[in-house]
Amino acid sequence: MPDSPVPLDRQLWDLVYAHDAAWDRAARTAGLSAAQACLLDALTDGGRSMGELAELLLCDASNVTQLVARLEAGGLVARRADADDRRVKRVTITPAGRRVRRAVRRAFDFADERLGRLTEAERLRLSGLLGKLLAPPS
Amino acid sequence: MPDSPVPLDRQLWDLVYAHDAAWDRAARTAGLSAAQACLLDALTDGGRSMGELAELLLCDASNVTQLVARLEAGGLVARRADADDRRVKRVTITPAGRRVRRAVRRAFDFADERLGRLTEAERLRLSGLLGKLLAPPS
DNA sequence: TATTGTTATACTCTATAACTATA
DNA sequence: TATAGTTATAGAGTATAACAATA
Repeated sequence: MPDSPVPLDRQLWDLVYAHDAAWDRAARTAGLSAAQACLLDALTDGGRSMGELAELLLCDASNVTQLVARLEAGGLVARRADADDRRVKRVTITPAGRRVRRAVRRAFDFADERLGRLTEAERLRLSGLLGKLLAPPS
Repeated sequence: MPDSPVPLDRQLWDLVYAHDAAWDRAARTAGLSAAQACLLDALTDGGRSMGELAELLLCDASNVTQLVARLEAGGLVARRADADDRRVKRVTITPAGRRVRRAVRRAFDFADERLGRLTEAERLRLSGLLGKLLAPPS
């Protein structure tokens, strides 16, 4: 007899958990929390303001202050006042921060290891289906 | 010109976030944290021991003690010593807990609202693809 | 006055270590 | 002795409200 099929929403839960857990593990192997790794991952070459980071990370600005403070204490990011608008602080990644970020991204093998199992055609199909799931509610 | 395609792993991140955020919102509308809602969601009619809950929720037993304490303070669960092995505590859901749990599940509209957009054929395809992604690493 | 960011504070989640009660 | 659970404690993530500096 066939195995009872796993309901689709249960599969989605499992996917969410697997993806999340892979990121958490990757962050921890580099000595970061998942949230700190997200912040580091969100930095661009020009740096980002605290407000931009709050928006990207979908959290309060006061939270960003704390996350940045911890990363700064570890020497992974630097904070300096913007030249044009001195209210704005720009957060930039340090050379040490780049090394750690590379390590996190390399350790986050979900995309490589799991997505690598799909053929190109399957990827396209998955992409189309995810697009429908992610479309904003009508 | 076509929109530049969204990378598949970015789509996955978005899905993870959307799914997670939907659960978080559902829990909060019922006055619970996401973790508390997960615990409530994991309870069965016969109740579960603290240890079982720790295993299901993938966290330490001391954490379960705190989560249960908060839910118990709100009258949503009850804790009683097991008759056979008095070291074991069985956590059961109260009538009020059932009402709250129903509210959370109803508010968690992800499955209904997002998955409802797919045709049966698309669901089957998605299920197959998720199965490949979720298969344990070879 | 409005905006950017910080500080003070509080709550929750989470884990570790030491402890109690029971087996 | 071993197991189930609790307590004490600590660190991190998160938010709200009050505040400082700058525009």
